[in-house]
This record gives sequence, structure tokens and C-alpha cells, in this order.
Amino acid sequence: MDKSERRQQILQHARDVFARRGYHAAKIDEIVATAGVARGTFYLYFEDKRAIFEEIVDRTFMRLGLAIVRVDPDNAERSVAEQIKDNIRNIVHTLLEDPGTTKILLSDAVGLDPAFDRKLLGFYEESSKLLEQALVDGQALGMVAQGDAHVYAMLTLGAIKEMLYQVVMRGLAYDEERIVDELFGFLGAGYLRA
Amino acid sequence: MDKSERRQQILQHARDVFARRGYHAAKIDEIVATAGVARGTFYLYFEDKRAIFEEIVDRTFMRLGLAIVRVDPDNAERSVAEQIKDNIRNIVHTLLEDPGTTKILLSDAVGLDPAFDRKLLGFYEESSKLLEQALVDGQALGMVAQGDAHVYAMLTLGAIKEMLYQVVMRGLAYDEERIVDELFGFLGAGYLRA
Amino acid sequence: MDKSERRQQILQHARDVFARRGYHAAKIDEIVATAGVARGTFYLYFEDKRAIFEEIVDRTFMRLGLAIVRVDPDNAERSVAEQIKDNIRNIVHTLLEDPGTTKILLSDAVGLDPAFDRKLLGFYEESSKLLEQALVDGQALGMVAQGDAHVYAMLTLGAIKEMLYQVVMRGLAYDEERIVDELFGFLGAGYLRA
Amino acid sequence: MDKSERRQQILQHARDVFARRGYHAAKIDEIVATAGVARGTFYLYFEDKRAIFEEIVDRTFMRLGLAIVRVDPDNAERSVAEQIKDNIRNIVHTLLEDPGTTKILLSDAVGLDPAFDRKLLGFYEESSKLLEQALVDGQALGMVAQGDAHVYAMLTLGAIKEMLYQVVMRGLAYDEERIVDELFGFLGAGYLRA
DNA sequence: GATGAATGAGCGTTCATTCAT
DNA sequence: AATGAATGAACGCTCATTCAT
Repeated sequence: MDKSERRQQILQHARDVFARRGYHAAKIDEIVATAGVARGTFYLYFEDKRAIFEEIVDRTFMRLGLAIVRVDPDNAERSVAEQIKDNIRNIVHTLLEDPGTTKILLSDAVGLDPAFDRKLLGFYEESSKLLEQALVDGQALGMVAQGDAHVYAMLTLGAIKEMLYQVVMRGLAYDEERIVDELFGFLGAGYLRA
Repeated sequence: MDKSERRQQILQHARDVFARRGYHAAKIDEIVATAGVARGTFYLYFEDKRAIFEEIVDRTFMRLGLAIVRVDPDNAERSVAEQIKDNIRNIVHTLLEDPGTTKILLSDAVGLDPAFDRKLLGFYEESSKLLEQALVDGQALGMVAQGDAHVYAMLTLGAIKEMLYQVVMRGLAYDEERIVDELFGFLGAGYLRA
Repeated sequence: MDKSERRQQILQHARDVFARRGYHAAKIDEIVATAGVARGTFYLYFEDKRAIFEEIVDRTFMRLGLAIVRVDPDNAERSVAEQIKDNIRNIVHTLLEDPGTTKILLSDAVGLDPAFDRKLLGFYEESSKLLEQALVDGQALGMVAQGDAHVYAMLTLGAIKEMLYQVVMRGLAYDEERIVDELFGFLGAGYLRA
Repeated sequence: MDKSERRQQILQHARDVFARRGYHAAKIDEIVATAGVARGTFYLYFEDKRAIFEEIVDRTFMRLGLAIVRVDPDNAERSVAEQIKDNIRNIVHTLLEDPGTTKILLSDAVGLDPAFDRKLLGFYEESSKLLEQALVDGQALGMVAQGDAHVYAMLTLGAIKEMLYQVVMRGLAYDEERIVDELFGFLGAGYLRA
């Protein structure tokens, strides 16, 4: 087994243990036992417990980053709304294809400590900036309501996060496309009718 | 200083320390030093570290429970929508009048351990049940869009949570009524315009 | 309730708690709760936990001291053997009329710490000195076998202690006179027959 | 140093510290300092403080168990009495070859807590059952006085325990064979002569 | 590179004792 | 005298990390 496979193997099992136990209750002992390597070996591949956790989160951030495609207002084939829906679909799909990591991201990584909070906030900031930009573009095209695009972005983020949080934490059996449709419909028209 | 004042005093400072450090980085030593009591005194009033944290969260749950008023579809004075807005206002107000506790609730208490996760999930379940009922009533009156009320409730919850999370974590200076209006507007019409 | 009654009351309940829990597991809290006095009151009557325990043991030593009557070789009415038997009877009776204290003496007080060990050893030394003197007198009268009277005293002490230890620890239902007879018979003739 | 040597090393020094201080006054700190290992190392080899103490006592029980040989009434070479004397010799020898452990057994382990009391009582029960059986056999052969064999066993046990207790606690300089002879003589004929 | 025994800083908790009322 | 709230020294144990083999 070569170095990078070994690394993967540890990473994978660490993710399982973190997802099952949460950050603090996840012991290095359980991770190495699960991964089938010696305790010292763990430290050959990762600086410390915090680092491997951070890497798991960072990888998810990266996968999410790839899932989000910049909205192009001039795209002749797909409207801004469609592109937003595509993004929602990609995000939902990315997060639900690995529920363990999603649980780590939406639950275990939250409130870990001030430094991690900043990292999380930074990522959400970045993501909502992307969305915000798309919304501003959409507003110029009349496709997005006039209003605080920054707030819209936050609310959207919150709706997505909660939906997925509930799904992974409670094992709700919502179909991915169903989730996407609900989210998109909600963004489109809310639900209150005067 | 009588017993209940002393209890309050410890509770207050514990809340500050938890909010500043997060659950695990909050040491009993810092709590008692901040509260100006001896280590042993802490244990006269609280079973253990976990118990005081749980009490802080429980009290917030209770305050929130009081803030939420059951929506009455037959109320002649306030429409379902207005009552929902009142509830949003109450929730936002309750959480923003004590940002430290809100940070604890929305950040530190998340992913603490499986038992606490269940408690959290339980509270959100209960809250969204209330909202869901209101939405179902609203649907009967034609005031809420046909659609999965349970999903609407989750998305609403997520939007509120994220908005307040951002406000308390980043110290965003949004006016309470502004937040309420944005949330209500969002629930009312989303933002995407075909 | 006057001072000495109050003292008695605490002492009595302390004895019960020590007997039930053993020295270390007996908490001042339980003693005062059982005695129905405030924690501070305890310290008005006793120096500290160790002191009350020591007093319980000392009182038992004193009661035992009174139970043991110096053997008079010139006593015309009762032979040395009879006087020894009387002593055994008194000791057994004294210890079995208060099994809780006996358990404290034979179990809880043992191995408490080096200082207490010395106290115990001192008491046993003193007691066996008394017996030893009686045996030496008996040897002069030809009523006690020639042999190391000091050893005889130790073995006698051990036999009595073990018998009573078993009785109080296991609640064996031996009749006092039966115990006395067995002990006396044992001292008289052993049990091995060539 | 391999695992079992390291274990021995810790066990040995723990025994010394327990013997010197008694169970409660023996601190893990002193044990590890004496053994020359780190605090954590202790816990690699032993579950907790109680466990290492229990192991010390259990090992002594086991050594004693091996020292006691079932008495065979049909043994043509050694009479029941001789076999009993052999057993006394073995017991005395086993306990005096390691006075520290004997002090632990006869002093520190006594009255530790109800659970340990039961363990102790259980061992003494078992041991005296063996002796009792031998005595019953001896009675059938006319070599042991008619009488309550169970009581004889207890008294014998007590005599042995006290003798060794005094020897190890006070450092009495009795020769092993002397002790055996005294004990055996005592069992044989007691000392009172009408 | 891999191992796993060893390390030791760190923390929550207990409980005998004190002391202001 | 009585109370009981307050104290703080003390200690067992955990577990992430290191390092000799």
C-alpha cells in the first residue's frame, strides 16, 4: 500500500469515527484501530487530530467549491434561475453522496472553537458571496427581486443547511430532486399568500 | 446574596465563558474565577459542567417556547401571516436580547455529542411542528401555498437560524425589525422572479 | 437537648454510618444528615472526622477494658480458668451487644493508616499483656501449660477476634454462651488428638 | 524491558507503597514515582488504583491457595495432624516470605469497603472450608476432637492471622518453624490445664 | 516506514473543614 | 449554640502526542 493510499485509508476511517462520535468523543485510538494502523503511523500522515479533522472539512469545502458554478447572466442556454437551481442540485448532491462528512460539516465542526468558527464563517461568507453576486446579476436582469442580496444569500444558505442537516441527522428519506425542487420553489415564491 | 442570586451569578458567568470559549475550551476554573466563587461553590449549585450548560440551553429553549404563540386561524384581529410575523419578531427579539446565549445555542451546543444532538433536534422538531400546524391551517384558508408544510417549516427554521447565527457570530448590525421584515418578505415571496 | 445529649446523638449516628460504610466511604454529610444536625454543628462537638472515629474506637476499648477483670490467682471462689472464662464471656458480651462498633473495631479501624495501626496494636498489646500475666500466674499454679505465654496470649486474641469478626461481618447466629464455650474449650484442649 | 517485566515492576513498587502507606494514603503519584514510570504508563498496565490493589491481594490469595494442600486421611506416610502441620508451615512460609504483601492482606485490605470485605470473607470462607473438611475427616479417624469443625476452623484461622499480623506489623523476630510449632501445639492441646 | 509503549500536562470532581450570620 | 453556604487542596484519570526500536 503506497503512501497516498494509506493516507486515504486513515482519512476515510477518521471521517467515519468523527461522524459517529463527534470531534471530542472521537479518540485517536478508535481512529487507528478502525483504520488498522498503529498509533504512531497516524502521526506520520497527519500533524495532529485537529489537522485531520480540518482536512476532512477542507476537502468537503473543496468539493462544494467545485459543485458551485459561477452564474453567468449572459448564458443563452440556461437562465439565471436555472443556473441557481443547477447549483442547488450540485450542492445537495455533493452533500448527500457522503452523509458522514455532511454531518461533520453541519454538526461536529460547528462551535468547535473560535478558530474553527472563523474558518466555517469564512467558507459560508465566500459561498454566499458567490450567490450574492449571482443575485445581483439577476436583479439587473429583473429576475431577482430588488432587496438585500446579501440577506437573500444568507437565508438561502440557511434553508439549504437546515434541510440537509435534518436529512443527515435524522436520516430523513427525501429524494435529492425533491429537496432541490422544494428549495427552488421556496426561493422562487416563498409560501405565504396574502 | 441569597441562594438564587448566587445561582444566577454563576449561571451568568458560565454563559459568558461558554459563549467566549465554546463548551470544551470553557474550563471550570475560568467559570469560577469569572464568577468570583470557589471551585467547590460551583458544585453546590450545579451537578457538573454538563448540567450547567444544559441548563443554559434549556432556559433559552424555554424563553423561546414562551416567545412562540400558537397561531389562531380564527383570530379576527390578526391574520395567519401577521401572527407568523409576530412569532418571527418574538423569536428574533428573544434571541438577540441575549447574543451570548444565542451563540451557545446556535454554535456551541451543536455537535456537542449524540445526546445533546438529540435534545437539539427534539427542540427544533417541536418548534417546527408548531409552525407546521400554523401553515396547515393557513393552507386551509388559502393563505399558505399548497406544498409540504413540514418542509416549509424546516426551511423557515433554517433561514431564521442562519440569519441569527450570522448576526451573533459576526456581530452584524442588523436592526431587529429589519431582520423580521427580511425574513417575512422572504417567506412571503422568495426572491426569484420568472 | 443539652450538650452531652447532642454529642451522644452525633456519636451514635456516626457509629452507624461508619459501620455501614467504612471509614472512608462514611461522609460527614451522611453523618450529620442521619444525626439531624447541621454540618457546622458536627465541628462544634468533634475536632474532625478522624477524632470522632477515634473516640468511637476509644470508647469501645474502654468498655473492653472494663470488661476484662484482672485474674486473681488467689481467688478462692473462682479458679484461674474460671476467671479466664469469665473474661472471655465479658469480652464476647461487650462486643456482641454492639455489633456495629465491633465491626468498626475489627474491620474499619484496621489498616486505616500507620498512626491508627499503632493505636490498635497498642490496645492489643495491652490486652494481651493482661492475659499474659494471668497465664504466667496460671503457669505458676500448674494450671497453664509451660510455654510462651506471650504467644498463647496472641493466639487467644486472634481466635476471639476472628470468631467475633465472622459473627458480626456475616451475621452468624451463634449464641453468646456457645461462643464462650467453644473458645474456652479450644483454649483448654485444642482439638488435635494423637 | 518487556511488557510483563514492566508490569511486575509497577506491581512490586505499588505493593511497597501500599504496604508503607495503606490503601488510601497510597497515591498514584508515589507509586509511579517509586516505580520510575510516568503516570500514564501506570494506566497502560492497570485499569485503576483499585485494580492493582486487588491484583496484589488476588495474587497472594493464589499463592496461599497453592500453599494449602488438601489433607488426605488415607495418606499412609503423613497423619492428618502432620498434614495439617505441613499446611500451617506452608501458609506461614508463604506469608512471611513477603511481609509487605502480608501486611496488605491482613491490614490494608481489611475494611476497605463492603465489596472488598466480601472478597476477603469469601477467601477465608473457602480456606476454612478446606480446613473444616480435613477436621471432619480427622474426626472420623478419632484424630480430631468431636465438636464444631466449622468453629475449630475459624479459631485456627484467627490464631494464624493474629500471629502473622503481629509479626509483620511489629516486626517480631519469631523464627518460622517456631511459629509453626507454637500454632500446632496450641491446636493440639490448648494451654489450660484443669 | 511502521510500531506501540511511554509520556505528562491538564481537568473535572470530591469532600473535610471553616466561618459569617 | 447552631447553621449551612463557601472554601480550596487534593487526586484519580484521560488521551493526544512522542520516540526508541
